[in-house]
Amino acid sequence: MADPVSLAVSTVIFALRPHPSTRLPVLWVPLVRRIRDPHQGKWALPGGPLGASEGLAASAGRTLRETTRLTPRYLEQLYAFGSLDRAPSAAERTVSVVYWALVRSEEADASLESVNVRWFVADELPELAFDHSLIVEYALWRLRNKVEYSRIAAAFLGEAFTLAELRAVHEAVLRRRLDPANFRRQMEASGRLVPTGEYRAGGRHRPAQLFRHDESIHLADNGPLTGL
Amino acid sequence: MADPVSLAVSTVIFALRPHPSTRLPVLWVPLVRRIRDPHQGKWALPGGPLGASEGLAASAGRTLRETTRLTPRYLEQLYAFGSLDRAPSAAERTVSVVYWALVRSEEADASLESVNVRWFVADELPELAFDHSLIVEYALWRLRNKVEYSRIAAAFLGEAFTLAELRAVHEAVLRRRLDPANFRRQMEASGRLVPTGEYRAGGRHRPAQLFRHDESIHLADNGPLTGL
DNA sequence: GACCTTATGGTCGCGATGACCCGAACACGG
DNA sequence: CCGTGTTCGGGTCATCGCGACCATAAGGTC
Repeated sequence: MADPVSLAVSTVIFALRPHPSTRLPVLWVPLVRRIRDPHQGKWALPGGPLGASEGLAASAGRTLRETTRLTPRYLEQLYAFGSLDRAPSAAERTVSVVYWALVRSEEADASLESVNVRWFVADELPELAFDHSLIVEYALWRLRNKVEYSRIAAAFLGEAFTLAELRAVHEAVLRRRLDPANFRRQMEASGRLVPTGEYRAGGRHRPAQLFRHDESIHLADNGPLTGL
Repeated sequence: MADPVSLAVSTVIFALRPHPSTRLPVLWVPLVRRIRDPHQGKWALPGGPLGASEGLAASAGRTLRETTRLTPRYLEQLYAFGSLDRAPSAAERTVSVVYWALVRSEEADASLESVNVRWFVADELPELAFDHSLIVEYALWRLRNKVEYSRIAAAFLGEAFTLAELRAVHEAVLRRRLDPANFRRQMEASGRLVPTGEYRAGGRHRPAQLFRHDESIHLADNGPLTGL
């Protein structure tokens, strides 16, 4: 007897880009337009059925690459959604294992859009297909929580960065201004930053020192699952 | 074409009972002996395939009832495990959505054991089937984290309880003595406790006031998913 | 009634945090 | 080439939460 429940993997992909009106950096999410029922025409999270010979995270990474041509800088499982009422009753019963990912802003600019793939401001989404609106809301909640006690913000930046750049990431994610002096002290106290000794000049102000992250520390501590 | 990946739901069930040697309360977990290959004879988490017309949480609650005859006081999704190598290659590819649950200690004593169902001290488990050892380790990590910032400890207690009883739950979960005065202040500051005005006498000491929990506050704040 | 045990309340020092201040060092404009 | 505006980077200070510790309250036991 065939398994009556099908299994899919979807991914909430976050990138930082300027808001179209305010020009301030905000979170963006790529969505895919559904080309068939149910919910034809609505926007949905990228994803698809789990391949027979790929792991869950591998499947998330694959659909991420297929829709954005990007490589995730951070990838974490979000939740498994399997209520009976998450799709119209006529549709097939599907359990979705959802991941969330962070990609680099500069790379996101270069990524392709099309009629059926488009980036949206994460906090200004249209109504999505299925329960995907709730899923994105939950992913945003997780990201905003996690940025405060881990170093995942590094995933949005390159190898070396100034404290102002790192602070801009935190401010964009948390939608709140942070005091530069206090932010510096917090980062230095965390022990996750390594000063490079180099400085970045160019602005009409004093040059800022460049830092990099201590690579021996994981982006996030997920306890016994950290290695996976 | 039949879905090549099968979907199962397992549950890590925690109860508090005295340790066989020390008599101090510790966490216990019920396990089921596997009666067929792979891993025949080894102990494993209770669970089974997801029914076609039940939600994920409902499936977890059902197997919990089937193995322990108990009703969960708290139930939360832990993680979805789907690596390719989690079962011997000869076996069927299975993705497991794992939940963790808390049940009341007194009820746990009354629950049935059998040759194939047995309770174990959570920190002294034998080697389990599949990746279930890792799963229990992760569930313990989640529980120990969550008990510090939520009121899930209440799930182990009855309607009314003294601060000493609540503290004993925290101490058993965290495996660490807590200062009675500081614990009291922390609980009172959290605003989750409601004094009943009644007192429990009987010990060879001053009677302790009984408290109950503010039912309007969820056992744990899981953000947008709290209601589910 | 002496004494033991736990309940409950208070103090104190420390570390983290947030609000705020200020000199340092660059770019730019005149 | 100097004034001005900017951010950098270092400092102060009040507050808060927490753990360590002390003290008194009020039962039980003998």
